[in-house]
Amino acid sequence: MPQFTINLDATLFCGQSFAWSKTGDTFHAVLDGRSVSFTEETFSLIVQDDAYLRNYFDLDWDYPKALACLGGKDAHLNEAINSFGELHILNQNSWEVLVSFILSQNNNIKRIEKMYQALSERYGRKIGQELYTFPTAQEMAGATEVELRSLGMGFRAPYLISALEHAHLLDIAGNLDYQGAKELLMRIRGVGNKVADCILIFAFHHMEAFPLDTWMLKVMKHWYPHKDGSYFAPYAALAQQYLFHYARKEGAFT
DNA sequence: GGCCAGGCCCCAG
DNA sequence: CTGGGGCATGGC
Repeated sequence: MPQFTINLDATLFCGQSFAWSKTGDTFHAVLDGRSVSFTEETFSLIVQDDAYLRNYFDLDWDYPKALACLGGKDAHLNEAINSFGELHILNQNSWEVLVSFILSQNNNIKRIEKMYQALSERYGRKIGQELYTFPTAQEMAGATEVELRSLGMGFRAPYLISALEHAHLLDIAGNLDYQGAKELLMRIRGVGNKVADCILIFAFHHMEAFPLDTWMLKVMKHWYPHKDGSYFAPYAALAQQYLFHYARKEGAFT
């Protein structure tokens, strides 16, 4: 059986997905309606003959090649890569990513996870004790702004309504290049430059995306003055995720 | 208890 | 095009 070198802790808890939890040494999530759980030891067995999971975990992309390129650029990237090993970019359900990163704006990760769970319990399907699927756009179709506000979505409620009205754009965006897809996604209210870039990475694997949140603005200011995402080409998205996670975990700039 | 959070919209200059 | 206020809510 092939052994994979993916760092599961870094990959699942670096802020690209809000679906995962870990109890003891068991990772767990509900992915596209299906409960998935494993440990470090059982991961290889679980994904071995599962095309969906192999794609979800991005197991066939050439990480060693990309990391050799990025690691040779400078000390900050080199340290982040040495610290995390292979942090993979997940290939997630695009509707889930769209909703998740609408929720993310002016918010903190703990509360994003709670809001994600609130949507699952209200609009998703119950598939076990305390276990719910994340709702599809079809399942959320009847939601109203008042209802979403009562669930604690706050000022993001009307953005979620707009996302529901434009959910069909995701199918089109999936077949476009980076720029074309970005322009399409930004027609949704509440999807600006940064949220669009997150969707383009975490749902559509566009490596030229380079989202600048509050943490990455600090990273660029202190570590990469006078540089921008093009410095990390053609792996800007991957570099961004390493630096974002590294800066947060190390408590840099605080 | 005030500041901040994986921002965006809107409006003024 | 750029800058700054407002926005819901809760974590810390």
